[in-house]
Amino acid sequence: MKKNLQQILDGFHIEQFQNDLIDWFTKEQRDLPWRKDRDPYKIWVSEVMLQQTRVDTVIPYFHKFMEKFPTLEALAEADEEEVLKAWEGLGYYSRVRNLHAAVKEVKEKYDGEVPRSKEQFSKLKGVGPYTTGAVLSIAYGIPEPAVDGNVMRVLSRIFLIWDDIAKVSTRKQFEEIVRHIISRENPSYFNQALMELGALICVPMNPLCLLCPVQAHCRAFHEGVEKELPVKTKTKATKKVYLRAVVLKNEEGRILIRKRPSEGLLANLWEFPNDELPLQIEEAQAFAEWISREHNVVVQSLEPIGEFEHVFSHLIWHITAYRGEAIGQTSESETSKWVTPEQLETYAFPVSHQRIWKAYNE
DNA sequence: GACTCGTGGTC
DNA sequence: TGACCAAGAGT
Repeated sequence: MKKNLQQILDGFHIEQFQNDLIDWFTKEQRDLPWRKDRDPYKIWVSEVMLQQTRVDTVIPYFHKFMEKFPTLEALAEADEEEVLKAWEGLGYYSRVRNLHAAVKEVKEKYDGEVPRSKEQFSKLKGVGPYTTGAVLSIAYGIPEPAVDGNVMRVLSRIFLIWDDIAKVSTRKQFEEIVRHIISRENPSYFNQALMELGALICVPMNPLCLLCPVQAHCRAFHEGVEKELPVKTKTKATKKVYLRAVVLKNEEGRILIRKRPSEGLLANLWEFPNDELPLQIEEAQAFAEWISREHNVVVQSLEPIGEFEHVFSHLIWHITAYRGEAIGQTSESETSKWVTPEQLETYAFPVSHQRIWKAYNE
């Protein structure tokens, strides 16, 4: 049941809250690589990398990315294959394809300058409500809400909001609240402080309320229910998919790789040839025939490497991997190539197939 | 509104 | 150890 804004903000000391929060952030903020300056491009890249991804995971990727693509122009002009390779292992690969497309658009349409206009910036690919608010407030000091999971957790506790944070309508309610309590003097620090508080103090399981700079403002703490917030519906169970894959080597020592479709799971990444097992039968003979048919080769030998299990957000792959040797026709195309082991390292693979490659070489 | 889209860490 | 989580966006 939604409370109205009046009800939520009644008796809340906005100015004091802003001061307590920003003072804390000024003293306690972490030293992170994207906080060195206010380059909108760097802020933008960091925000995209941080979507659904931990800070510790992002840091090394951010350094590598900035080394390879130091400016917006550098990224805009970069080869797509190279950009995807720089994202390898980070997950949610559509993020980087959208970012690449967006940066190209900024280069062409806006002379390489990240737009300050909310309307223009939020139209770019991969730029949603959160990223819009985050980049505009942090890079340009524009008072726009940046409501992520941290902010919803923090504010649901402070204002005792029991709505399901998995719903879009709830996020919009939080944006409305932030519009009313955001600091006009320092929107950048205000937004970052809310997120930093969620990351360091107002954490999901056991919040450190005794160390909280805004404890006096927190209704959940006052009522002792901080651990029961926020409310979030559970995700459904994951489905299991059985695959068989082959690392196939030809007479020249080249390996057969194949490009995944441009949409869907792991789009545009490369992988070893594989198919789904209709039944749970693992017959090497049947697989050899499939490989021959599918890739127009003669399979000389085929032996198992091992079993690999990989968990995604909504499904599980169970891969039975083989090593094989082939002779005969070597058909190549845009989406199917024979590469040397050295060349193979320059293509972006899903983590599951990286593991297969590692096992193959042991 | 519900579902898709990765990965590694945590309790 | 399995469920849940972590700075969301697109369809």
